[in-house]
Amino acid sequence: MLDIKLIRENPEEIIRRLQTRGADFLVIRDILKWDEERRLLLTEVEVKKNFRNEASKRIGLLKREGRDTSDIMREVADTNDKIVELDNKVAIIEDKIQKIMTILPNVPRETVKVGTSDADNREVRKWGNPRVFDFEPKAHWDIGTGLDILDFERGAKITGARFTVYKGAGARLERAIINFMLDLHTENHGYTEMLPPFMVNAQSMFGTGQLPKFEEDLFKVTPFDYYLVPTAEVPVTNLHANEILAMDQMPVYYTAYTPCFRAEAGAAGRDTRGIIRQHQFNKVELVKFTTPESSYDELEKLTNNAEEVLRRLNLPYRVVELCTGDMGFSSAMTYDIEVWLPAFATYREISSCSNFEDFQARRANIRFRREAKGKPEYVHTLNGSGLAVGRTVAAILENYQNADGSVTIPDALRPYMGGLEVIAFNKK
RNA sequence: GGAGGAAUACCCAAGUGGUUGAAGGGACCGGUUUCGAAAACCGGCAGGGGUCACAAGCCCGCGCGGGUUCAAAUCCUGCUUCCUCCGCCA
Repeated sequence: MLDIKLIRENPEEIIRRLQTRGADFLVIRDILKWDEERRLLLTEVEVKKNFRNEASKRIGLLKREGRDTSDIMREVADTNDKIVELDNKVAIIEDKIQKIMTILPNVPRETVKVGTSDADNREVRKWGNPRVFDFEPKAHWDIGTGLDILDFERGAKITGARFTVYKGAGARLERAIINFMLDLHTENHGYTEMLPPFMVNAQSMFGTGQLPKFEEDLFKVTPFDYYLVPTAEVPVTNLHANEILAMDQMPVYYTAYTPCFRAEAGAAGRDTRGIIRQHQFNKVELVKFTTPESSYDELEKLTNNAEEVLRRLNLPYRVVELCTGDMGFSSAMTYDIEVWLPAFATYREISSCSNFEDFQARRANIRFRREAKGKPEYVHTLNGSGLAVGRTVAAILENYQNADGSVTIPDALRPYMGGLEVIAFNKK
C-alpha cells in the first residue's frame, strides 16, 4: 500500500512513476479529491463528537445533583443523528479510497530502468560458463523419465496437469537440495529457519499483496477461508504483522522451506513440459525485515546469498535487474537470478529477489522502533527465492547429464545423497 | 465436535453504565542522592487518525466486529484466540 500522505504531497510525481509500469493511474487524482472530502467530513464530525462527550459528562454531573437533564439529552440525541449521518459518509468515502489504494502497485525505485517487458531487463552480471557438450544434451523431462525418477503421467493421473511425481533418487535429490539450501542459509548466511503453515488466511494474502487483486492465481481451500501458500513469502512476512519490532532485533533474517501452490492462471501453453512450471513446487525462501536506510544493501546481500547456492552447485547463472514493466505488483526493485538450461540453450528464472520497501509493511502493519520511546516506523521487507527447488533439479539434470543418460551429482549435494555420485537408471 | 472459563497498556493487575474519557505495582526512561552503584525519593511511560510545525487542543482507543444508551472496559450480540474437562485422532 502506498502512503496517502506521499500521494497528497506529490500526486503527479507518483502518477508519473507508476505509469512506468504500463497503465495510466489517473485514478490517483480521484483519490486526492476523495481524501480532501474525507478530511473535511472528519473535522466536522469530530467537533460534534466533542460536543457529545462534553455534554454526556455534564449530564452525569447534573444527574448526581438531581437536576433535570431532558433538554440537554434531547440536544445530544439530535447531534447523534448528525454524527451517524456523517460517520456513514466518511465510511463510504474511506471504502472508496481503500478499494483503489489496495490495487495500486508499488512505486518503482527511481533508479529502476523504465521498460515494458522482460526484453528491457538489464543484465547485471554473469557467473560460470555454460558447459560445452560433446553430445546432444537432453531436456530434463527426458532425462528424468529415462532415469525413472520423474513420473509426469502418474502425476497427471492422480491429480492433473502440472503435477509431477518424483521417484527414488529423484525424490531424494529434491529433499537433498532443500536440506542443502536450508543448511547453507542458516549456518553460513545468518538466517533463522522457520517452518510455517502451508495455508494462510485472506488477511495474510492481503498483507503481502496477493489479495485482493490476484485471487485467480491462488488455490483456495473451500469451504474454509484459507489459501494454499503461493510462496513462503506470505506466511513468513506476515509473521510480524501488527507487530512493532525492537531495534536490537533488526535486521530479521528468516529462511523457510515450503511447497508453493500456484494456479498459473494465464500460463496455458507455456512450459507445458517438464517441471519448470508446476501447480505445486518446492522452494526455500529468504525473508528480511530491515530499516529503510539499509534495505538496498540488504537486497544485494540477499541476492548474493541466493547466488551462493548456484555457485556451490557450479551451475552457470546470470543476474538481471527487472525493468519497471516486468516487476511484480508489490516490488520496488527486483533482481531475477537465471540459471543456464542447456536443453533450452537459455537462462531461466530460478530466483526472484525483491525489495518491497514499506509497501508490504503498510499492508501488514509491520513496524519497528529505533529507540525505546521513539515513534514506530514501517520496516522494509525483502524476500527472494533461495532457490526454487524444482527448477534446481531441472538445472542439475540438464547441466550434469552424461552421454549414457545418467546424471552426476554435484559435489556439494553428495553428503545429502548418502554419498551417491551418479544417478543411473534403476528399474526399482 | 460437546461443556465450562478467560481476554484490560511491555508484564502483573483493579475496575459491572457517569469525579476511571483506564487505579495500583513491576519493568523501562529521566532526575535527586552517591566517589560510583544499589536502595530511597521525584517525574515520565500504549498506540493511531485529523487540523498542523511529527506543538497544544480535539477525535478514536480496554481481543475483533456490530448493537443498546445522552453516556459503555462495564449491558446485549456475532466472531477470534487461549485455558480446563469430555469425545475423536497423526
